[in-house]
Formats: sequence, C-alpha cells, structure tokens
Amino acid sequence: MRYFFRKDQRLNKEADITPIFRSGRATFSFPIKCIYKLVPADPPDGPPCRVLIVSGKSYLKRAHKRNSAKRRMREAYRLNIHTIVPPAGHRLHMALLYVGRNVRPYAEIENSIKMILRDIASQMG
RNA sequence: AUAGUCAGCCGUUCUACCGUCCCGUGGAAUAGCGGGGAGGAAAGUCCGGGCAGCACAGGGCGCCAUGCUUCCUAACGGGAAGGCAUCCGCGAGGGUGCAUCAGCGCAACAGAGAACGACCGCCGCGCCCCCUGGGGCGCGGUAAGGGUGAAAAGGUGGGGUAAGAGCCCACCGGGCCCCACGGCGACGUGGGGUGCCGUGCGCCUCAUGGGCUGCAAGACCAUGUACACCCCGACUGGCGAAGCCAGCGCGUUGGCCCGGCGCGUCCCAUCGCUGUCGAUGGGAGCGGGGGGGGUAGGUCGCUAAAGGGCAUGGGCAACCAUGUUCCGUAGAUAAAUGGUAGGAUUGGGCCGAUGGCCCAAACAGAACCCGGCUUAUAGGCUGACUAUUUUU
RNA sequence: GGCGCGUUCGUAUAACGGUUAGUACUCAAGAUUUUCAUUCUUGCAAUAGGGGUUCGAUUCCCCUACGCGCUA
Repeated sequence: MRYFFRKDQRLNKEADITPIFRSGRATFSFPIKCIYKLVPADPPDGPPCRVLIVSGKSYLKRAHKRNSAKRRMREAYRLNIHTIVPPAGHRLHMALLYVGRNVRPYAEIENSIKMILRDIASQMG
C-alpha cells in the first residue's frame, strides 16, 4: 500500500470550498472539526477524496504553531485516508479545521483523525 | 577566582524508513533517477532605496521630516570617529540633549509678584494725635530679609547710602567682543577688553530633503457583461481664405496660486429678407468627469544580488580599491521545507552514584527584492578592558 | 501580503498638556409610597501595558499587546 498526498488532492478553488461550508455535514473529535460533502465525480478520473486543511488565526496566534498543526494533520490524513472509499461516481470533499488553543502531540492528532474517518465511513455506508 | 563592561560569533546534530514543493532528466503516467528547499531576527512595518503604475515644462506659498562637527554609503531619521553640556556607575563604560533666539505666546494650584514684580518689612518727606519717643494717614524711594513654588531677577565679602541696589571694588560663575596658538571642523588652550547677567516649553525664523501609490503594483490570456446611466462643453475680434495671433470659457499636474498645456466638432428642423450669416430647438460624434456591472481561474512579474568568504593595499574606524574563489544561490500561491524510530550533544531532576533512569531542547516560519533600526531569544564560545580578594 | 485607524468606570461617550478625569444609563444605600414603578438625594466604579519628554501626560514621542477597516 502506498501513502501519498499531492497537490491535486487538495481543495484550492472557492467554487469547491464554499458548498462544503454552506451545506456539508459535520463531525468532531478534539482538537479537530471536520466538515464534509459527497459531490459527483467530474471529471471521473480524479482522486477519490479532496481535502482542505485549516488552522485558523483565531485559535493559534503564531505562524509557526499554525504550520506545525497543519503538518501534523496532513501527515495523519496521508497515512489513514486509504480507509475510506466513496460510493461509485462520487467524490468526497472535506475540510479539516484545527480548533485547539495549542498544538497537541502527533499521536493525539492521529487518533482524532482516525475517529473522524471511521465516523464518516459509517455514515456513508 | 568572583562580579561586571564593551565588541563579535554560534544557536543542537547523525542514521534509517515513509512523505512533500521546485528545477533538470525521463516517460503512457502523479512511475523512476539526480540536484536544491527558512532566519538572525524570516517578526514589527519604524526609516531609506531598487522595481512597477499613475501624474509631470517651470516657479512661488503651504504641508511633512530632519537639525553639534567631519566622514562612510546607492540612500537614510542608519553607521564610524570626534566636540560640548548634563545624569547614572567605585570603575571599564552607559543614557539623554545640541540649527536660530531678532520677535511673539504660555507657565495650572500656591504665592504680594511668573515679567513694566512693592503684600509684609526697611527708609525719607508732609500732616495729625498723644507728647519728645512712639502711633496713624498720605506721597515717594527700595529687590538686602520673609514665606509660596518645578522655577523668584548671578554668588561671597567689602565700600557706599536716608534705606538699598553691579551703584562701585576684589574674588568666583556665566555671556559677548578682539588677538595668538592647535585642529579639516564642532571646539580647545592662553591673553586682553566689556558690569552685559533669571528659567523652561512652544510658535516663528533658517538650512537640507520629499510628486502619489504600492507586487492584491502592473502586463497578458480565459470566462463573462452593459456601445447601458447621470453631469459639463461657448465662443469673440483682427488679417481675403486655409491658417495664425490676441482675448474669453472649460479641463488639467490628487493642498493652493501663477504660469504652461489641451479642447471649444458636425448634422437636421423652424424662424429672421439674398447668402457660406444669426437666433432657438433637437440629434449624433468626440473630449472630460461622476457613478456602476462582470471575472476570483491561469501565465508572467519571481528570484543571482548595492552577494559572501579569503588574500593584499589604504584608513584610528565605519568602509573603500584590486585580485582570487564551480564557496553558495528557497520561490510556494487555500501557500512546500514534514512525520516516525534509534543514537550522540547540552541542561535539569531522582537513585542503591566515577554510572543508571526520567524529562526538556530558546525566540520563532519566507510571501517582490535589498540596506538599516527596533523588539523577542534557553544555552554557549571568543577577544579587549574594569573592580575586589588571594598567590608569586 | 500591503496600507490605514483605534483602545477612557459594567455599557455608551466627553476632555486646550494644569483642580479630586466629566455626563447619561446600570449597580448599591436612603427618602417618597400601604407596596411596586416613577421621581429625588448620596455613593461605588475607568485612561490597554511598559518606557521617555515636561515642574506636571488621557493628551506629545517610542516599544509591546489586543481589536477594527480598506485593498485583486
């Protein structure tokens, strides 16, 4: 099994991002909040999931702390996203929001990501 | 040895595996291979430049910034070396300030008075009263004494006087003028003259500099919309015409003025006595201004530059010149530079202590690029110097 | 990212560098009323933090923290 996470698996267009926050479903496991939405796969040969990783300035004031939180979330996502397979013809768009007031250790963040992914998988199944 | 001052530097490291951004190569491919990937402050955005767009003939006023001297620099409100005053420190050293004062303004409360200073006090003269020493009233002189205040009109002593006062004299402090010497200069040292003598802040004045906006600048492609809407537009005279000149009006350099520059077009209808002329109304076009609509995707700008190291020479130094050096070079854009495991290093704690175990790893993350300043920073290193104690 | 602005009692807001930082609402106590409300009287309560200039700083200057706006 290969774990990778490249640019095309990220959300970077406002047209994709706004619908998630407007009409997505939410789940939460401290310190991460997740908002996700199933969309039709168009074009159909893209990746199965695309993600937006956010650590906001209102929770972490210093830039290096925001960077660190983002990197740990991204690493945990990279190693665990293969556990989710969206239904055929659909793609999963999700936003991971860091809402802790300080940066937690990697093991804690990875555990949180696993619980969120399990929750999403059960709701889709 | 301890405590400290100044200047400069470093600011964890190695291996394995899994990843990520850029460049090159490669290819069907997002496979593979090779190379590179945060800082001394990347920060605050406080100064100065480069670069880009807009505006621009030039001048004056205003506004803003700076303000001892000489130098460095692309430039600076930065830096270096100095000068003077003042404060802190035993000291090595450190902090703050410095153009001008001709004129003008302010100095709450307190106090007689904050600048044309008489409340008390001291002294003189006139009048009155008791009566021969005082008291009261009036007119003057007086800044030596009092208390207030952040600040009270140079200080001490003597002469002088009705009482006093730089009113005069000696010494001291400061200012101004002249001369000599030293220094590029700020200034210093010495001599002479002059009785010139309260303080702080601000305005004013003088000199120098500054056009405005900032890479979300700006250029191109794609998508898409609205050739929509509102406001202003004016001509007159001279020369035979074209055109030129003068005046007038409008617009314009983002505070204002002068000045400069640009524009002031054409058609139709009606009326006026012929017309290529005039008036009124309408329309079009052009110019200028206002206000609005759409896109939020991509490419360029974009990273090698006032670069660093070393050597030699110049300079007290900041720095400059020459030579050499495959020493090195992030370029992302909902935004890469990371994660895990093990070891080393440093610091702290505990124990059965020349070892073992546990914990921790400063401040902090590029967003167009440079030069500074300021602020944050665990711990450590180097050099020069100071004070105290001990030894030789 | 760039540019600009602000921070005063619990809340909203004033201030020429100069009394004990003012005003309104709120809050507390008292008076009025059989009681409550209204009204009246009295009181509590603040210059974001740190330095500098000044005799004296909410005000002027510098640094730090926090908040807000504009900008493709």
